[in-house]
Amino acid sequence: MAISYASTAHVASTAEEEAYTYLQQALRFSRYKPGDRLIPEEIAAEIGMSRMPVREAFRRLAADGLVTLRPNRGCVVAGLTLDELNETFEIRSVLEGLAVRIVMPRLTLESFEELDRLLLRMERAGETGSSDWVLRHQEFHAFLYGMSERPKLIRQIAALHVAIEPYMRIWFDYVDKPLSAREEHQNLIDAFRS
Amino acid sequence: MAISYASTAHVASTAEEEAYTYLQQALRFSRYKPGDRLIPEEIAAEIGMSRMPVREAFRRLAADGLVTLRPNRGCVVAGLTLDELNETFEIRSVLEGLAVRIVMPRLTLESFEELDRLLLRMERAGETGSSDWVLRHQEFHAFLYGMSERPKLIRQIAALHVAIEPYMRIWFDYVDKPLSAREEHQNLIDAFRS
DNA sequence: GTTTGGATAAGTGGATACAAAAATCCAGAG
DNA sequence: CTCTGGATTTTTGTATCCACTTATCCAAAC
Repeated sequence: MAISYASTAHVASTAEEEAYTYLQQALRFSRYKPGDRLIPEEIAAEIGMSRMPVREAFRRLAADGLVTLRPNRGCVVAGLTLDELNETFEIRSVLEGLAVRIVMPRLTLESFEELDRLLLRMERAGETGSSDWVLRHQEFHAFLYGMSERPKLIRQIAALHVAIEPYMRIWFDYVDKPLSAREEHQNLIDAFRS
Repeated sequence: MAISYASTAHVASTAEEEAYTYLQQALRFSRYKPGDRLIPEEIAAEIGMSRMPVREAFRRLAADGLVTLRPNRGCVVAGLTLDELNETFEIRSVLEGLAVRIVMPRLTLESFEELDRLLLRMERAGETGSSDWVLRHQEFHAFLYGMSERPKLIRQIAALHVAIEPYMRIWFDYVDKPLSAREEHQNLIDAFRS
């Protein structure tokens, strides 16, 4: 599994890992469209390896739900239907709810400051229009949930974020209004304070 | 991912699938102990195939958290520390809570009857001492959550169940008192009724 | 007796080769 | 012109092979 929450491009010690991060990145940025078929040979050629490690990367991506793998039928980019998107948000909601409950009593003054800082950065990133708002948004959540010391929980939330990321970008570019989101997050922090 | 909730041993159309179900079964029944190293060649020989499909099965198992995979260091059976076990229960709890909330309004008279029937079967299985109580327990949950029509949610809960299963068996054999669990489940159903 | 270092064995990762399955294409029938 | 069936091509799945990493073991030094 091992999804790095932010896009810290750490060096791949193995070809499979390289293929995995390469493809994950590509999928997160919607370089492929849902339904597209991923041909191992092509991808292998792109990053200079044989198709074997690419196949193994496919398995991990399938586990993350980013891709669908059917016997003898190859690897297909997995889009989310509206129902699936809603379901994912439902799940994310309860998992983040749990994380927040765990983190809440641990919040110190310094962490509040850091959260404010991250929120500000997120807001500024939002104004530049580009979707690196998504990156800041994930940084914010990474910091917040990181304090929970619940590795599995964090991993699952991160996986959901990655799956949702392409749709976040669409949403962002479409309505270009992360202000409501800003308020939401701010309210969250304010709620913590009391 | 594709974890079959109960142990419906459907025919494997591919060697990788066979290796996966074989190993998952073995892990669920604690045929290997945490920390054991799984050697591809050995397992491949056991089920009559080469190492390659086994390797790929390893990746899926790793994604399920049943196994740990480190570069150049092979595949190790992943036990859960007490902390991890608690964390898993926490996560399971909120996910099942969500599932229950979704299912609740959909419960019909027939489904109550079915739940009662499953609960009875579970109870009886518990008396035979053997840990196929676990199987009945999962059947119960599978039926209940199945009505939610939330495939991803169901899959995640199922994955957690599989990860916990060995510890459930230990717990069962150790305290041989699924009666409290019986009451708990019964209370749940009763709560639904009103 | 313990530690260190290095030879040797075991195991892993990846590439290539081959077999089987699926997809594609094309010709002929209707 | 469309449909059907079969040959051809493409792609997938698995096995085998080789290079490289890691683990094991044993002997010499301390």
